[in-house]
Amino acid sequence: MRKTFLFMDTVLNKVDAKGRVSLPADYRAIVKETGSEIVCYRSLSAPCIEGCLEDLLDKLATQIEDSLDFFSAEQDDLTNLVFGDAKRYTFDSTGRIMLADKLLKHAQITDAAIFVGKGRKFQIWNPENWAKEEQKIRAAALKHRPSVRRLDNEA
Amino acid sequence: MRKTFLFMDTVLNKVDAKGRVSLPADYRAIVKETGSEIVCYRSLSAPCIEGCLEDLLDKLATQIEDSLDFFSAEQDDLTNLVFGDAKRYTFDSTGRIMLADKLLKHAQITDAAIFVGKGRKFQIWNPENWAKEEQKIRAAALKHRPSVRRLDNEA
DNA sequence: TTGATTCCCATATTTTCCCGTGTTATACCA
DNA sequence: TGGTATAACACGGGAAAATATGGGAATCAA
Repeated sequence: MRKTFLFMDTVLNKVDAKGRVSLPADYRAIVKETGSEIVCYRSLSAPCIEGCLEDLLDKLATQIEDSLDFFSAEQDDLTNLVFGDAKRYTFDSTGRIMLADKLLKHAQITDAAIFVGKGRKFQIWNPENWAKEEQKIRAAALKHRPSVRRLDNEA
Repeated sequence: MRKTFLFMDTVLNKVDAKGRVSLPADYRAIVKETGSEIVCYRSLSAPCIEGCLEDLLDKLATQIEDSLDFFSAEQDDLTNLVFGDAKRYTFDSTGRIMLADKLLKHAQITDAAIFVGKGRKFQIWNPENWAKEEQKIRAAALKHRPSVRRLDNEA
């Protein structure tokens, strides 16, 4: 069992008539080795699907419980938003998942989907939308060189 | 055997003439795998039914014991409200539960109910009411991004 | 008995499983 | 180094299983 696992790379896969998509083999390996499951939900900030391991959401659930009052409105809204949208996705014997229509619609995905690694998370985009987004991000990175220290402090 | 048990997703089910509702299959799986039971009660803060595993209420009981004075009025009220209202709901062989009228009335549920995952808990709403509530929460989340983003990054 | 609750069966739909095939990637050998 | 054998992968399609949901019979209580 390896100690570190990161969702990486960018993989383009087809979405078949039944709505099935192959989860990239590397991602499947992570699921198997961690014994966790993939969870997907609509990104709050972009027209894409976001995914991570269930472990991560479990950690989030614990954090919310610990940091907010059991009956607080804040906790209510936050958990509704996060967990109401998320769903476990187990892949079949050939490595495919079936994404909910709600998610596909949000990401404008029809017949193809592109998986983009983000470390502990990953995103699933409509390929054309991702192409534009990547350009934008790279251009911005050239102007404002990203600060690792800043990100490090926040996390 | 998985390690994490989170109520997730949003699923719409019918309430039949006898008052029966299918508990989402994912929720049933959690009950089976944990060996605990589903407990439901009227939400203290919203017109909906709230549910969780009996284990969680046990944890809540411990928290109340630890955090409030044994004879405090506050504790009295809280325990009355929660435990006086809560009830165990076991599902039949086809996976359905029969919610008490008291709960259905509180949530204005008649012929359809929507289950909303909240991590350790879940809620059951009248579908139209939930649609409005979700819009409200999402709109608020987009305005006040920081708190969500902060938790999101921490996890 | 009347009303309510539980249990069981039937069915349409959705989801999952499984097999076959072509393609790509990896390993191996001369 | 070039070429071939082997394995892994993506993906189409049909079969099998699971799920939601309606209805009836059996059980129980007031």
